Amino acid sequence: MGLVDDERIPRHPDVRTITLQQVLEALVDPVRRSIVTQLSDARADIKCGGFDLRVSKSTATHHFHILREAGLIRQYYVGTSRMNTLRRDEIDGVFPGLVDAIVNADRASRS
Amino acid sequence: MGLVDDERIPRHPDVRTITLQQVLEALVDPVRRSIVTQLSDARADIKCGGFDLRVSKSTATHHFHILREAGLIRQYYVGTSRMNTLRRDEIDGVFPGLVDAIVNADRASRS
DNA sequence: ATCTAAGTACGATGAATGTCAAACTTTGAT
DNA sequence: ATCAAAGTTTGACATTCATCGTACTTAGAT
Repeated sequence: MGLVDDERIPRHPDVRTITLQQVLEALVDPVRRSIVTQLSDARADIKCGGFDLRVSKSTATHHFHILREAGLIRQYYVGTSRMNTLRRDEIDGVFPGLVDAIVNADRASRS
Repeated sequence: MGLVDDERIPRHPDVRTITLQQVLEALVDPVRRSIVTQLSDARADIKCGGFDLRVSKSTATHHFHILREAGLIRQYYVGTSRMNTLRRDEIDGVFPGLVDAIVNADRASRS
């Protein structure tokens, strides 16, 4: 019935523990940067399978894992789907303008 | 006599050929990020040996090479010393706010 | 009760990367 | 003419990383 599942929520790092090193390591990968950019462009949250990615499912899982550990995205289950949100405001509080600059540069690079 | 040597100038990429991917690959390394931050904080250009780095000379050379290839720094010789400048304005033109956000975040991360 | 869709977990693998030491080059000073 | 300082080059090495296929789990639909 499309209800949110609280049991299988993976661990998310507190905002205060987010490091620049991890954020950059996350965003240096084109696939992960694409995920963040697509999230930034979207109005609603996106499930893992809803992204335009050119990698296998297991590889995609790997990338989402790294993005979550870096503190860039928040994940929650809805049925069998895992939804993704960009933690933009939280990261902006720690590293002002960082995500914005990278996302903008990424968008520009793809055109 | 401390004159600038034009002969041994290494190749620098044109601004238009600078890619986000290369810039991020350059700045994801802590040593290279430290170089850029020190350059950003300094008033004058800095020679390779003038940075506070905790790596060997050959490793430092490697890092400067990558920063130059990425288009982040400009290098020129003065005697036996290789001077380094940050190509801030040029990169700002291509990726607005990117260097600033990363340098600011890096400074904050070190304190 | 089955079956399918959506992800995850687990190796395995091949490529890239940061590091250093040693030998070399070049410039400026003695 | 020698010597030292500043970087570079090369080669080696260990580590990390992105990728995939296969097997597995879980939830919802039939």
